Amino acid sequence: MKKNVNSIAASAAPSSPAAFADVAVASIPMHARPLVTVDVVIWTVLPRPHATGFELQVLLVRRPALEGEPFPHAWALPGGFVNIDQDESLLACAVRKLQDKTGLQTHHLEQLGSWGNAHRDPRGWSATHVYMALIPAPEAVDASAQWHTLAQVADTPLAFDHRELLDAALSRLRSKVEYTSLPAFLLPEPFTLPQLQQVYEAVLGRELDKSAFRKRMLDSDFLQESGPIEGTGPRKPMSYHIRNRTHPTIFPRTFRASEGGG
Amino acid sequence: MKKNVNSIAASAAPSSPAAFADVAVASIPMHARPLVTVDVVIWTVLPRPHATGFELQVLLVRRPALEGEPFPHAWALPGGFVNIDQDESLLACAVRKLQDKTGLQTHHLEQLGSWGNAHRDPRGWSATHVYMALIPAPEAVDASAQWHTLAQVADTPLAFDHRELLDAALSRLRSKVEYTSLPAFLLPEPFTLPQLQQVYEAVLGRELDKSAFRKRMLDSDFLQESGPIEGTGPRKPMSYHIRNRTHPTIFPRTFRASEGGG
DNA sequence: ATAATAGTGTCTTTGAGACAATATTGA
DNA sequence: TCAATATTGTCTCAAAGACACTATTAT
Repeated sequence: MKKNVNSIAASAAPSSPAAFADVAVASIPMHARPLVTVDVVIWTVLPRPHATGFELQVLLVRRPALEGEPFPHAWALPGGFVNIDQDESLLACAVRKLQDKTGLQTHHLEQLGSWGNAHRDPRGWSATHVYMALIPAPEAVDASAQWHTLAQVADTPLAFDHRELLDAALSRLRSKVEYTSLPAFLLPEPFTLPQLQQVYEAVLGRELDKSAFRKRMLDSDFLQESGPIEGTGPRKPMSYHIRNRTHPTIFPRTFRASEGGG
Repeated sequence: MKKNVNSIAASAAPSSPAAFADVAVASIPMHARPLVTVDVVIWTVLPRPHATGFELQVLLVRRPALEGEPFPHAWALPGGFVNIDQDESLLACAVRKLQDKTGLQTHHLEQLGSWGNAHRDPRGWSATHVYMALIPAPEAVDASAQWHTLAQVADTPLAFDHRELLDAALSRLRSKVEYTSLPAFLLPEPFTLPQLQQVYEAVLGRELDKSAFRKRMLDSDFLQESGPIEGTGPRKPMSYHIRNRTHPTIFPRTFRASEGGG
């Protein structure tokens, strides 16, 4: 006869003291619980130095070098343990970490997924909940944090499995950029269509056709005109605001649909 | 001065005994850890009784009615606590639960995301990692489990926040069905194109154009002919196998791209 | 032959890609 | 006027939608 999955725990041999919950309830597992953390992949774009266009950047923090801390001094994604006394939910925990590092509150934040196994943290079985944030570059970031380009991060060892988490975030970002207005969340408003196209190109790592790009953006009606603005050349471009910041717009096709790509 | 997020835990007031990890490490949080569970949304299709076509079904299990168990006797998604002695990873835990309930091992299983907050489980702060499986209807399922149609589940109270998890899974499933070959994983092989179209229609809840459907399926080349087979009418339809079961095929456009939909 | 299901062909539509042409404005 | 950027227009193409048409086979 099969056991009910919810009581398997109770039949396992206790491997550590049982009294680690505030309330003793029969159905709570007797064995040790995983470590639970939240990590946030924070993206922005910064102007490319000595050149035109933008460059995609990710925010990393230095791991502390204290006794017992794994990966001392290594670069890592901002994150840390869920504090069940302080954090009402996983999302609230991610919002708190974003706020801690960037001072920003109300920007695009979505969950990427969770990674959990016995080996990713030397301190024990650990599960992390990964969120991805898209923000306009803030004036300053926390002293422990620093923006990194993809080229820089490729040359940098990262703590834990954060390389894998970052790769997954980049993959998700690029995939969504093919058919949504997400990159608009990386720019301060108002912005121009040439700027927005440069952001798309920075994220995708390839150039886009100007005419097709403008048709897509304007036809989908997610932008609101905000008057001419100073551009990078003599002719003043139109500037735009995002009509609805709560959700990105979904376009009916991907770029380069004919070449396939997920 | 801002605290490092990874040591916030150490500065919080301990609310329960500290010695609940096998190894005492300075950087491990002193407060209680969340409960960690895995839930699996298992989808299949079954022939519609007294009618043509298929109906989408989700597998639910009865909650135990033991002392201290929340939501006694309610229907719930299959799942339970992660056992760090038994489960190497979250995915392995989901595979185990799928195997327990259906006897199936090697089918499409993807992570949906995680849900965690202070209130979803009366036993304490809890985070669940939700997976979604697509399987051909098995001969039999575990005695505690039962298939439910969407109509049935709409009339059924579900344990915890499982209604929300199920809604998210349905939403993800429908969204992916618009542009991938995922529904093929719901049928036993070999199957016919009319059958596959009926599955698409069952999941999407609307009819599709036969000609456009067949063009899409055959042009994308993810099916391999497997000889004529007995169909539901006098003319014998061609049957097909899936060329590559490891990944669904991604189509270049969604169905009804012009109507937008996410 | 007929009915019922399986499968194909043709025309239209939508929206992207290529790329040329036009518009604006400071120097 | 010229250079540099911004914006628009035209033609092509891929793939979906509508819907009519042909093919196969048990009765």
